[in-house]
This record gives sequence, C-alpha cells and structure tokens, in this order.
Amino acid sequence: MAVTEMAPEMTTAEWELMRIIWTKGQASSSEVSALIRAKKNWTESTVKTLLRRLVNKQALKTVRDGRRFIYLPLITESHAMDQMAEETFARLCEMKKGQELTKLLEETTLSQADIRQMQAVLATKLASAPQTVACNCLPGVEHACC
Amino acid sequence: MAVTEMAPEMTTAEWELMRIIWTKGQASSSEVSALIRAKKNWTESTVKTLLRRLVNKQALKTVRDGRRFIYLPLITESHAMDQMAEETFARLCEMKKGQELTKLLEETTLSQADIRQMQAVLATKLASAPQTVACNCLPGVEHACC
DNA sequence: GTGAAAAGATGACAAATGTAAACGAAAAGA
DNA sequence: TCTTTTCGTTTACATTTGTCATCTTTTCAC
Repeated sequence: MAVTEMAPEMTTAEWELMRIIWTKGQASSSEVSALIRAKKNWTESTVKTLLRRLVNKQALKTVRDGRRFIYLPLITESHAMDQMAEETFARLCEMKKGQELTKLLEETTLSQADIRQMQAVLATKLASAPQTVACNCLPGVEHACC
Repeated sequence: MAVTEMAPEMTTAEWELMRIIWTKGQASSSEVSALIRAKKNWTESTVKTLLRRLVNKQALKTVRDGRRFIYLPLITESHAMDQMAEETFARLCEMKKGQELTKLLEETTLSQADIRQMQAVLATKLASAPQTVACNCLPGVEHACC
C-alpha cells in the first residue's frame, strides 16, 4: 500500500464545521456559527474553539479580513472522506468487508448515475475476483474463522 | 429511520480485542493478551484495562472460570460493524455517499460471491433510484452545493 | 506450607474531545 | 468620544482513550 497523504484526523464535532466550510469554500467564524446553529446548539465559543483546533491540525488555514478571520480548507472534502472511510474499513475483518459494503449499498440512497458507475466497477472486478477472501481476525493466524 | 439498537461505541483499541473474542467466541484475558501480542505491543495490564472497559460498556460479559474470567461478546460482530459503518456514513454529505461507496468498492478485495450479491442489489435499486441525490451540507439549506 | 506464578482490582497520567465562560481589543453606532 | 457589539485569545473542566504500574489474591509446584 502506498503511504497515504495523511489528512489530520477530525472528530465528529470538527467534521460538522468542515462540511460547512467545504461547501461554502470559505467562511468566517460567525458565518459558521450561524449555519451550525440550525443543527447544533453550540455557542460561538464552542465554534471558535473547534475552528482553532482545526487550524492547529492543519485542516484549515486563515486569512485576515480586517478584524476577523476567514477560514479556508487545507484538505479537500473528498480526501477527508476517503480517509475516514478507509479508517473505518481498516478495522473490519477482510472477509467481512464485502458483506458490510453490500449492506451499505442497500441502505444508502444512490442516484442512477452512482449505480451505473458501481455496476461498471463491479463488472470489471468480477473478472479477477478471488473465489473467497480469508478472515484475518486473529493476528498471525491464517483463516481464523470459518 | 428506526431507532437503532445502540451498541456501545468502541474505540479502535477496544475493537481489536473484540475481533479476537468474536472470532474465538470467548476468551480469557491471557488468551486475548497472547493473541493480540502478534499485532500490538500491549502489556497484559493494558489488555485487562481494555477488557474491563468493554465490560463496563456492556460490549462483553464475563463468566467466572475458577480464578479467572472468560469474556463473551454481548453484541455481535455484524451488529457492531453495521453500526460503525452507519456512523461513518452519517457524517458524509448525502450527495457524496455514492461516490465514496464506489471508491470503497474499487479498493476492497471482494469475493465473486460478494460481487454477485452486490450486482443483484444494485440491479434492484436501479429501478427506483432517483435521478440525483441532493447535498445536505449546510444545515437547513436545501441543495447547498452544486 | 511456602514461595513463585497468574489473575483480577485499583490507581495513574497525559492527550484528545466536547463544551464553554471570561477577558481584551477593535469597530461601529449613538 | 463613549458605549455597545463583535471578534479573537485565554483559560477551564469533565470525559474518554491509550497505556501502564502496583497491589492483592489465588493457585500450583516443591
């Protein structure tokens, strides 16, 4: 595996703010506060703290705009999503990832275009897919389960 | 959405131990210690602490076996996996989940059976799939992005 | 039965997280 | 200019998480 460009780990609370900034492209602390209020009862203080932490983690950068700061993303949403998804799946048993992905496919609202793209990916993969994928739940033990 | 039977949140470290216990069905503290050692340099103390926390969180229960405890799972691996995957995807923009799932499909090693099952799921979904899925990144704002 | 080995119980401690309150400076309105 | 509002900065504080070290209590081998 390539050593992935590690994006900073973001907490759930921080992620909420990032989504706002990713979508708007940039935002001031008060803009973020105003927008997040539709969803979370956080005080401005809380938002400021989270933004500061995101800057420290190098997930955001700031540019001054007179008295205040404008916050801009330093990592893309796509990259952050990829990393989070990867980290989640890294916890799972190799053998069981397929089942879990299947469940996600079932539960997620997908557009027709999404589905067509997935169908293309799967068709390609099928050709070289292994008969089975071994469980790797017991460290150092091959075929731990089943 | 139905109110999901909430399984306790497990940390990354705790999850590692759970995988061992799920796979073996049950294990004593020293068995877990021995097995985890192939992967993590944790002391027995660390393992005991994590097991205790898992019991407190009601992810595990114990039965006495003479001087020691046998740890048994109180939640299934499947349930825990579902919940973790759900929580991860809950963070993501509705509109972008499909793209992220597609990437996961590409990157994950899938068995032929996995792929066939996914193909079946997708074929079914396609019939009733929406043309597009709206972004929900800005709380309270419809079609935030694009 | 005595000492070493094995288990559980307790206590610790730093870093990360969620969630602010307070304080100080600057800008804007009266 | 005096006051209020608006920002950023500092400090705080309880929890959770990662990692152990110790202490205590059982056992098991001599």
